[in-house]
Amino acid sequence: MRLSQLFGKTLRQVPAEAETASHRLLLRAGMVAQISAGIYAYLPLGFEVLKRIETIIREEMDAAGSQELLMPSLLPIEVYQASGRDRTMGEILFQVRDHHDRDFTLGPTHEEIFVEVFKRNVQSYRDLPLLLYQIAPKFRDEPRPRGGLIRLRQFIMKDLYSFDADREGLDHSYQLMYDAYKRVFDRCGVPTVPALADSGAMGGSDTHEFLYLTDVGEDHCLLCPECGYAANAEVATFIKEPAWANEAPLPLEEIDTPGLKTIAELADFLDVPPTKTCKAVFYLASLPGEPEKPVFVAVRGDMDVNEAKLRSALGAVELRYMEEDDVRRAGFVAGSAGAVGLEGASVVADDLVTLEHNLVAGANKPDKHVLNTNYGRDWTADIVADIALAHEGALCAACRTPMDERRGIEMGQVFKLGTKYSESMGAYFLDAEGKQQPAIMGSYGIGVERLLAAIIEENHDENGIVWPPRLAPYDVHLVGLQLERSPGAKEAAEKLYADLSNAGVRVLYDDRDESPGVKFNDADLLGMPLRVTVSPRNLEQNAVEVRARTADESELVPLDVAVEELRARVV
RNA sequence: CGGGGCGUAGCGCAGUCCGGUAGCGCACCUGAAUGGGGUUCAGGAGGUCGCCGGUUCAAAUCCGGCCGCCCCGACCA
Repeated sequence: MRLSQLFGKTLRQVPAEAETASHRLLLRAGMVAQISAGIYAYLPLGFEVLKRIETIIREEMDAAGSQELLMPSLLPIEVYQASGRDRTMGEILFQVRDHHDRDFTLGPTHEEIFVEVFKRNVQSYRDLPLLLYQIAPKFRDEPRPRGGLIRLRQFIMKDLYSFDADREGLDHSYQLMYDAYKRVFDRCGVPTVPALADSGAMGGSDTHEFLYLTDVGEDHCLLCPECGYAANAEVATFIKEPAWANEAPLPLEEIDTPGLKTIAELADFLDVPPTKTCKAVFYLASLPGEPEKPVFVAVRGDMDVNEAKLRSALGAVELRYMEEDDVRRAGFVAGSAGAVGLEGASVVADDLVTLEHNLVAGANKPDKHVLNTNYGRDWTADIVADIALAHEGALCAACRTPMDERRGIEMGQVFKLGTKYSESMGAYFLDAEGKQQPAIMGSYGIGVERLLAAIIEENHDENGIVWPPRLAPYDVHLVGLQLERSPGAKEAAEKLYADLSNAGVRVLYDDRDESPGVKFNDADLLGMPLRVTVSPRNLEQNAVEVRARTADESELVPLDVAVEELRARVV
C-alpha cells in the first residue's frame, strides 16, 4: 500500500478528549474515527489490526476444538424473556421495534440464542461435548462509555459457549478455554493475570477475569505477592482480625456528637481509632419480582462495603446506594444511624463487627451516638456475612501476606454457567441410560477492540505505536527519501516496493513528497516492525537502511540482498 | 443518574465577561525554494459559531429550553 493512497491520515494534534495513550495513538495514527459516545468506525489500518487479532483468536479457539458460526445481532425479545434477562440486564439492553410493533433487542451477549440453536441440533450425549463460538458485534447501552476503545456501546466480541454432559466435562472445557485465553493474550503481547471474579448478571459458579494491569484500568484487583492469589476487589477475601474482642462489654452510653457525621470526625472527636466505630450504610435492594426495600448495612468503621458481596449475600438483583437525602426521606437519621433500636430496615452485618466489643455507633437520633454497642446484647442482624471490601495491604486469606491493590482492564472472562440457561430454556439431551439431562454450560468472552486498546497501551513509546510483529498491519514501512534529487532513485524505490511485495512481504510505501522529519515521525507513529529507507545517499553505497522499530540504530543492507534479508526477518 | 468541563473550518484553539461585517496555528489546494527527525516563503479554498426559541436596530456573545461530547462518581460483562 502506498501511504499517499491510504485512507486515514496521521494527525499532529489529537482531539482534546483523548486521554489514554491507546486512544490518542489510535486517533493520531488515523486508525479509528469516533461516531458517537462508545461507537467507533475502524479505518483501514485499524481494521487490519482487528482482523489480525481475530486471526490469533480463531487459531486458538479452533485448536481447542471449537467450531465457529455466526448468530444474528437482532434478536426477538422473547429469547431474553425466556431466561429472564430482559429484566436482569435492564437498561443496558438496546431495544428496537419492527413495523409490526414486535420488540427486538440488539444482542448484548448471546447465551440465549446459542441455547436456542443448540436445542434444534442436539438431542444426544453423543453430540457432547460441544464448543461453539462466533466473533460478532455486541450492543450494550453502557451508562458511561470511556477511554476510547476501552468501554464501548458497540463492540466486537469473541463469545464461545461450551455444552457438556456432566460437571467433569465442564471443568475440562473451562480449563481448555482458560489455557487458550492465556495463549491469545500472550501472543497479542498483553500480559494478563487470571483473577477470581464476580459472575454478576451472567449467573453460574466459578469465573475468572483475565486482567491487564494498568493504571488506566477501571477494575480493582488484589494480588498476593507471596502465593499468587489474585481476585477482583468485588470478590476478594481477606483475613479480618478483631481489634477489641477481648474487651469486657461495657454498658451502653448515649453521648452528644453535635454535627459529627463521618467516621473520621467521630473518631477524632472521641479520640478513638476508626476500628472502634461501626459504620452504617443504607441501600435499597430489590429481589427478583419484589419492590425495593431498605437495607441497613454495618461494617467496622475502617472498612467499606463491598457491593458485589452484599448483593450476593442478599440474593438481590439490584442494589442502590442511598444518598444522605434518600436516607432522610426514608425516615432514618442520616449521619447518626445505628443498628441499636433501628426499625424499618433489614440489617446486614459484616462478620467482623459482630466479633468486636464496645463499638461506637449512631443512636438514630440527630447529633447523638452510643458508646459500647455489642452485637448480640444490643443488636442483631438478619444476615451476617463477609461484605467488606478488600484494600491495599489486606491480608491474603491463603497465606496472611499483605496484598497489593492494582487497577486493571478486563480482557476476557470465563464462566462456569452450569444449568442456568439450559434449565430455564429447556436445553436437554438424552444420556447413555436414556434419561433427560440439562446441558452443562460455560461461556467465554474476549472483547476484541478492548484487546486492541490494551495492545497499544502495552506496546508504545513516546513516538508512537510499537506493534508486536504478528499484529502489525504491515511488515515493512518503506520510506522513500529525497528520491527526486537523484536520477534513478525513484525507480530503485519502486522496484524494491514491487520486489518485496512479490516476495510476500507486506509493505507500506511512503511515496509522499514530504520532508524527512515528517516521514520518520509518521513511521514511528504507525509503528511497523521494520523501517527501510531508500535515498540517494544510501543508493550511492548500493544499500538501503534498515531499522527495527525497537532498535536505536539502523544498519545498511546491500541492495542486491535486501529482499531476501527482509523476507527472512518478517514473521 | 449525581458532580465538573466543553461545543466556533477536518484537528487544536482565541473571540463570549463588556452585543456592532468570524480570527489564529496545523492539515488541505497552487507555485517556488529546501532536503536525513514535524523546513521556509508567497498565494488560495474552507465556517448553518451544536439545535430551537426569546430579547435587540443588531446575537458566536445576553436570556430560556433542548441536544451532543469528555472527565470523576454511581452502575456495569
